[in-house]
Amino acid sequence: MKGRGNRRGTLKEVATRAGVSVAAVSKVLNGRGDNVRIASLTADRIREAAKDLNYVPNALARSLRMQQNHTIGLVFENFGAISEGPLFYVHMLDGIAAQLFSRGYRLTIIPEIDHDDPISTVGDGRLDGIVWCKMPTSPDIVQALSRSPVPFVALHARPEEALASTVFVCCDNAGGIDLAIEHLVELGHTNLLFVMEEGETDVPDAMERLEAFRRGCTARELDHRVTIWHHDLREMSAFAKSLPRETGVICWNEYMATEFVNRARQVGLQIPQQLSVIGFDSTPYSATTNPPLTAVRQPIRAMASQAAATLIDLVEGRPVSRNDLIFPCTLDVRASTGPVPSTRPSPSTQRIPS
Amino acid sequence: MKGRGNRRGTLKEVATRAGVSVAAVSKVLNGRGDNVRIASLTADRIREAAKDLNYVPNALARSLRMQQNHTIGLVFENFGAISEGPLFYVHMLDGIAAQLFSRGYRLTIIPEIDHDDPISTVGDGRLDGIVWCKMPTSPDIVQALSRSPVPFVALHARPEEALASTVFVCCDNAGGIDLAIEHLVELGHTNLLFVMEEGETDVPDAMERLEAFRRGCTARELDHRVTIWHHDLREMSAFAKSLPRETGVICWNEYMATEFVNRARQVGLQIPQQLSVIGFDSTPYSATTNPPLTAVRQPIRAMASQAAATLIDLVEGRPVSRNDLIFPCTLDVRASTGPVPSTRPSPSTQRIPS
DNA sequence: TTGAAAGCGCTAACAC
DNA sequence: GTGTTAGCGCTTTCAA
Repeated sequence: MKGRGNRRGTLKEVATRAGVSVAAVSKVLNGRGDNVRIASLTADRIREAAKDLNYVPNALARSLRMQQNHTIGLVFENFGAISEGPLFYVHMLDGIAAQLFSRGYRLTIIPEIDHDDPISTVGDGRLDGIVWCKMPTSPDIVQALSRSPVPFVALHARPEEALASTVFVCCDNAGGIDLAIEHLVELGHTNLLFVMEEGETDVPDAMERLEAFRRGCTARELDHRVTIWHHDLREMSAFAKSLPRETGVICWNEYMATEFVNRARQVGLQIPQQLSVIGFDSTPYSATTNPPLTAVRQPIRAMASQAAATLIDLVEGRPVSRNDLIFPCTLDVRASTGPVPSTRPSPSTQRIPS
Repeated sequence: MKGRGNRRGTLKEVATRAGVSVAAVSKVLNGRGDNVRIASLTADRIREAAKDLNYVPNALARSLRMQQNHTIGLVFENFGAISEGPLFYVHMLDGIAAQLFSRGYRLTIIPEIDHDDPISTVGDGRLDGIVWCKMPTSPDIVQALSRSPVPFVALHARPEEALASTVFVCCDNAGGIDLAIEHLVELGHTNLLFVMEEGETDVPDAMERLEAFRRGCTARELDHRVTIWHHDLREMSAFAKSLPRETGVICWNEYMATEFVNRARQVGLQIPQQLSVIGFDSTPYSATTNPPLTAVRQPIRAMASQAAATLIDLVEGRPVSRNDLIFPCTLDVRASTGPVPSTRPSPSTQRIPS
């Protein structure tokens, strides 16, 4: 409907109708306080003309001139499929949106970004700053971002290499994993398994959790193992049949944990009687499994909100004191964890069937 | 970080470096096929200069010139609190986003729109079209929209008054309610209650459902009643104590229905033994109640997708054949509905008429 | 095949 | 107090 005929009025038209110059109109209609030195009579005339003409200032022109658009981009490659994933992302979205809106910024969703040249996607003037969740941390990207004209905030763990121009907001992954291990230890478990998804091995949060698991188990002299499964958990039945020595399982995220619990029960594993399971990211979604999932909770909403707030600081030229912000986790104990089984299943009841 | 020092290169700079005019650069770098009549040697030189300068075309300038921005606005006043509501909205978001992105449009979220003057919020040139969910249908708004420079698509039932300039996408509310009534009737229920939230009485979908309920019950000669409760369902305990004659309940939406089921059980009502409950909008969320909720399902994702597709048609100047699109509903029978109780509670336990 | 120039609608420095 | 004017970075006739 390009030629809908309902063109909006422009500054110049208003000026003509009010019999003044465009500068006067600009000052009255859009000017910042101190610049406005216009006779109130003229001002009234201008406002009236504007109303008559249904004048709406063109934000594009203004942004082009002012070099800022009051809108923040969210690089969010899961979009289009959030409803299929964990509620985690919905909470994140909410936290970012709420902060942005209350500060007068708009939010635009960037479904994909060119990883080889991120700037070309977001450096076109429409965005004042970017929140990037699950930003990969390859040296190339780190490099590219350092010469970005717009500031970035990443919503995940900070990688090794220093990178002063980007701010990282994340939870204390290591602390969260420690909470989980400690809980299991208190229940008597001494042999733990960490399960991760394939394809997540370059996600910084995932790796942090994995490392923390290893460290935490080693420090407590626990038997432990790390395993990487397919997204569909096709390894589950073999796992169940193998009657693993591990009695406690920590899954790298909520979604995987809920799936794990459901699948485990399908193949006859009793939870928590035979196996205790803990997830990471505790949202209401976690509690819908049967039994409800014990999970590490990260304060995602606060984190998202902080990420947005920090980005606005950067955009508006206020210096930020730290370029990584780490939030502590807590543990929501529900029913997927319990005391370690006192007796191991007798060998006779083991697999055989099939 | 306005003066970050990482300014991007401009067309003119590229032109200078390549020793050609800006027109040539524009043609090579951003021109549409047929205009490009440039010697390939020059073209190469230009491309090289662009790369050297890290040139990224300024989308603001281009949009200002082209009068379109390839971005669609979503008026979504629930934003910032989606995670607290039903999954319905998340699915909607997904459907819209997926469609938009696949067609090369961006999505920006509009947290609130001035109901007295919607155009001023969205008519500033940044948005090529608007999806408005839960758009009120007061004559004023209808009127305002008719002279909008950007096309609108509303994601809900079409109101009475014709309004050629706006397209409405919704589900067949009446058909859905009929499905629910029919299901209840088959189970033997003859006395039905429709529960709605206060504050939703001007939501077109809600009203359509209410009317359909009345019509459907009347046509089948069923006893029926409509009631409006507070959002927190504080009326529940009085309702339970009153030992209502109704044995079947239809709630106007999913969220309310899930809450209804939970509260009902808290105050001692057995579901479905004493009361059958049906919700509207069946998402995975519906199934998490205990017992799982029987609910009308609307094909929300398809609807959202269609809304976006239609809007793009409008934006790109293709005529649309119909200005209301209605999708049929289905019924997901789960466990919150069952046969009508064979024995009514004895009169002695009732609290006498009044 | 290439370039000059006129704007898209707005802001702000500077003149009067 | 108010007007003139030079851009912001881009596209697109039109002329060369």
